[in-house]
Amino acid sequence: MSEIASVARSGTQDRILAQAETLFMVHGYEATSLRLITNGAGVNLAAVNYHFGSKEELFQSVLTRRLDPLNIDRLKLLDTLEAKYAPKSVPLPEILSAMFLPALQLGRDQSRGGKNFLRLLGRAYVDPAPFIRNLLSEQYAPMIARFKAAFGKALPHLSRDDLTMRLHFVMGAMAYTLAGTDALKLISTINPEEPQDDSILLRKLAPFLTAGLQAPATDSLALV
Amino acid sequence: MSEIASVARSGTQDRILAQAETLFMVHGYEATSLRLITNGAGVNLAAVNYHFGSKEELFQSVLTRRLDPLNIDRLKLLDTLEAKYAPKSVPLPEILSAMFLPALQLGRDQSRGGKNFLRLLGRAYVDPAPFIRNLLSEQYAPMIARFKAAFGKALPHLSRDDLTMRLHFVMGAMAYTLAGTDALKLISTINPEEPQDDSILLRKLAPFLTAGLQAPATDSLALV
DNA sequence: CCACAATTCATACAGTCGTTTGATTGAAAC
DNA sequence: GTTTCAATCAAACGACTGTATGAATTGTGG
Repeated sequence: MSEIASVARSGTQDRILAQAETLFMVHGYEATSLRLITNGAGVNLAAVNYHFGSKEELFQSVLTRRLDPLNIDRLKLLDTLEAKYAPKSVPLPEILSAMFLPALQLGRDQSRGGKNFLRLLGRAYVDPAPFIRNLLSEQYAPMIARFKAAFGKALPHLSRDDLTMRLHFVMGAMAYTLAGTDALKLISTINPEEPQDDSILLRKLAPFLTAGLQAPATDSLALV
Repeated sequence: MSEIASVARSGTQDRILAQAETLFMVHGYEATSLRLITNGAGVNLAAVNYHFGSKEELFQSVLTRRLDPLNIDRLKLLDTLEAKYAPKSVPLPEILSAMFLPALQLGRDQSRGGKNFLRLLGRAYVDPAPFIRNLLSEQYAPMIARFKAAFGKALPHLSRDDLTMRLHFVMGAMAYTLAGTDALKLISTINPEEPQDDSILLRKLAPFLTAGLQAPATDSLALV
């Protein structure tokens, strides 16, 4: 009770979360100091430890407040699809859409974090800090397991190991796409003054991944 | 002259480079302190600034001493392939092999950095630090441009923008594969006590990317 | 053997880090 | 109107950061 009331009473926690989300996204976890966050949010330095306990717990709050609803949306969509096609397997593009569409919607909805959070998520996914890796595996594990089962059903010709690896590639391409708008400049000749709509990237990613997942399981570099 | 002599005379620089390579890989750039490096290398703290100038320049040295030869190997291989197939385009799997085979060889050659360096490279590729991004784009730009041209020739049905995006996905899947052996545990049921040969991952990646690159250019999620 | 230059060393610098403390504020609760 | 407690505040904590300094040491060319 007191918790809900206190959140409603004061905007301090939300201001911290918003500022932390942006700064963690831009500079990464290690390079973002609490003073940078609290100054930007216009709150006292001690507010972070008072409201969240520690910097790590703040990061966890930043991540889970967006990620939990996102993964719930994904699983709901997958539930619907599996009910629709049962007992047959859900077609591959539709499984992928269950992963991407909720992320796309979140990316367009500033009130749920928008592009900022998507980029933060992509970077968190490759951050070396152990507590971030543990955090993500706890957050992602149930969703991944469900999707892995669905992918496996749609791709029966793949061995268990091949399926695991290909999902790894899928997650990688996705995380990298989410994380690196600036990395795109590396291979792009597109005018950087006219920034790409991030949703285009995600929409273009689906056909790429669909084809990759459906590839024959041969080991084309066995010659090495 | 004095530079070459000094490198040969003392193992200090090499000990620093080796230790820095490992620690940057494990903890990332920001979370790795110079004291951690110098203690692990058994050298004095001031040795880093004396030999390399600064922490950033040390990181640059760690990266380029491996990356420069790697990219040279890749471009040599591409040269050979283009000469072999000219004036026709090099087949897609062979272009990919020109990117992967040198990395695979490096990953197996401990004297050139081995798996440690591949993981470091993958993580550097998604590090938010601006100087690392600049460093990589300078190091990668010429190679990427050459490969982009080769890919474009092999995939004439793709628009310039589609090609750019798909290369972005290729780089992402590759960087992520290189960086995250531990991330694999997230979706893997493979016994972690018996670690995968990293080269398997890279070999499995090629068919996946080949199929993805060859996918039709339709926008399968236009319904959103 | 000596002189010179390269390297290593212990130590200190000026900051920044995440976290803690104890006082002060403000607004409900009785 | 007083009690009560959550919230905010300035200030400081000890530990750690990258870097700089000047002396001590080392190895080498004359």
